[in-house]
Amino acid sequence: MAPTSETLTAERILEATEEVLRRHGPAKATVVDVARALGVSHGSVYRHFRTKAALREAVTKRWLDRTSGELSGIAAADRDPEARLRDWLTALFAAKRRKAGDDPELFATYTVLTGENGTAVSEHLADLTAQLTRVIQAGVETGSFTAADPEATARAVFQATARFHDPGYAQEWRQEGVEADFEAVVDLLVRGLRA
Amino acid sequence: MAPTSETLTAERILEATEEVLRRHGPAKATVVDVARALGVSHGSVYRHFRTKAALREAVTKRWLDRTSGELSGIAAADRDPEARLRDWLTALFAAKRRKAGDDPELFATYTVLTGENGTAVSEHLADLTAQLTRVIQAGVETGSFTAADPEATARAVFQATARFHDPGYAQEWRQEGVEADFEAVVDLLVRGLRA
DNA sequence: CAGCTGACAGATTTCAATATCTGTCAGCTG
DNA sequence: CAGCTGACAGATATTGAAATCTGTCAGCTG
Repeated sequence: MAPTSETLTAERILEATEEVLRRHGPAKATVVDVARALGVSHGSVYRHFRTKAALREAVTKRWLDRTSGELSGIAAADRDPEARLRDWLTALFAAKRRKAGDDPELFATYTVLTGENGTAVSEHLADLTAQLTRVIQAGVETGSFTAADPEATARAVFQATARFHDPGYAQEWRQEGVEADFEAVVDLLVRGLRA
Repeated sequence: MAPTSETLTAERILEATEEVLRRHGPAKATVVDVARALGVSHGSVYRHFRTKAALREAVTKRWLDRTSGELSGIAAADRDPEARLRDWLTALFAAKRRKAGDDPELFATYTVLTGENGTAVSEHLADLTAQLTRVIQAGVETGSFTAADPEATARAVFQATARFHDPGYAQEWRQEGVEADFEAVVDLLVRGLRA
């Protein structure tokens, strides 16, 4: 569109790519489209990103980091660990659900990447379980939770709530009654954590 | 192959279909293939099953019922509810994992059907949660479990263990450490159920 | 000379023609 | 006449040729 004659930076490419992905979706978006949107040749894009996969992953990483950021605030808050855990899980579910609804094409990109076992996704998951570990660790310290191995327990909590954050279940998030199901699972897990 | 000249029954068709599915997989298996295997015209198959989807669903139902059967024995056993619950969940995971490994093509058929929201699959899931409800109900009666609404709790337990029985996760069942992850989730859930 | 271009080879996708499949049904057969 | 056949219409899948895309790189440009 507007081939701003500023220097071509990785950042500008990422922005253009996000826009192209939003418009065309992961299946149709091409590197040529991105170059066209920036008013440069596609060779220039390859100067900043070695492959198309790397570009896609960088865009997704940025996008995922926004979610991690929101959540880390909740995880770090100075509050009752149990309430913090509930809020964190609720916020995670809400964030994923919102992204699936508001940005379907970017969400689809993320889903594709999940299936491909991309590094960005593994790191995102590792980051989230690390946040969860900190909350559980805090609970153990205040004596409200019992957990022999907080990291393993965090992984268990994360996996047990997969239905409410794994993109593969996105369709089911629109169904009647998911909220109640979510509450029931969280209640059960919180009870299991209590000292 | 051997066009046995016995009368054509639904049962014989189901057996032939299962064999064809095993050989060709859900994407390539056709009604014509099934008819050929039986030495009849495909019109005859439509005399017993209204559509191809109905045939596929009937085969899957039979296949799923075998799993339900195995599990119902465990659910109904006259034992400590907690041990029963653990055994049941372990058996469910083991059964799904075995099927995914031994019968990849039939398992793929089941996965396709899951995505299509087939009746047979919903019924299978309803059956399994009903079994789970009975175990939890028994635990509540003996006083070892606490659950205000056993059915809702059963659904929560089932959903929390989705990673270990949902066909969408089948690939991950081969990874190192799944067993430990499974144990951690079950431990947490059982603790949450205790009175 | 740092950064960009555009032509290129090989891989992948698209598209339209062709083949096969699903589901129906009039009529054949035992 | 109960049960099966096989021809058929419309839907879906396959195929192979043409178009497009990815990734590279020699050389142009400011």
